[in-house]
Amino acid sequence: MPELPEVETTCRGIEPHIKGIVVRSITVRQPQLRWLIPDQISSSVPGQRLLEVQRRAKYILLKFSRGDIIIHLGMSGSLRVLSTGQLPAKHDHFDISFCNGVVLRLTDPRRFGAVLWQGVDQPHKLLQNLGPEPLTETFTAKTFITAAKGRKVSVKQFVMDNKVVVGVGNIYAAEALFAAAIHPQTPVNQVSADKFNKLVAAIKFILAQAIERGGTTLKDFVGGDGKPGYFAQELQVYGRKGESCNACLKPLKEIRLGQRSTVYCPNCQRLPRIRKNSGK
DNA sequence: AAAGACACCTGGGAGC
DNA sequence: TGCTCCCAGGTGTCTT
Repeated sequence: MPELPEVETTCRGIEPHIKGIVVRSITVRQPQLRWLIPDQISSSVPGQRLLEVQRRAKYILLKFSRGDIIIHLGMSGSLRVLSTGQLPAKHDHFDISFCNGVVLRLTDPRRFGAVLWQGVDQPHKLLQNLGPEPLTETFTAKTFITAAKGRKVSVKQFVMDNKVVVGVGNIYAAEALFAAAIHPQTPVNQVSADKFNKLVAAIKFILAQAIERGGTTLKDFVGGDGKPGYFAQELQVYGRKGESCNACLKPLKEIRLGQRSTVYCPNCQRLPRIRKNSGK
């Protein structure tokens, strides 16, 4: 389940093997991912040199002079760096073969991922209207305070909203809310500025830490199994329903918010008293 | 405009 | 052992 740290780790892992190399061919075995892989990729990318690998939100951008291949890993996707001649397995849907013998292979059992194309002067619709990157200075408590005005959604769904801030998925949303001692169900216009400060700090810290740890498994992207490293990190609440809280030892509780399981500590993460005059 | 529901897909685990 | 059922996850889109 690739969250932002894994996508970032993937970008860093693949770039040294393919940057500056010309694409020899494209292989599409299963065009039907979340959306159909556009024919334009097969027709126009071979012969082009990969300029660099970038990330925006959870989208991986392979930059070429005539446009970019956009790859999203969905919930089960992964990219691996292989050498020419390795036989594809059942869910290996898409390959980019480079002139140096490197093959970048997309595996995605559930096919929730995507491979798309954007021309140089036609930015893809999916990349418009995205909020700030969580690990940049443009993302601050003020980002949240401004976006929260007049909204009543739960703070958990709010932090997972791509228009507010990108890259915070279900796992890290739960973890960050625990770290900031905020009840996930708190209506977002009832969250104090102090809590928003703590939440922003928690999101930045947890994501940065996960990327750092993911970085230790970079070698896995070369001929390895491509398994993510970030799950090795200790999760405080996610997936721990019924287990005891690491802070207060009381049992963790699970609720559903926006059709997503949400685990939290009812003792450490309390709902605030209702404030009438919210958001100044 | 905001919020909720639903869709996409497969593998894995639980329950029978 | 083998079957069925349910769930996980990200995020675009449709409905209320």
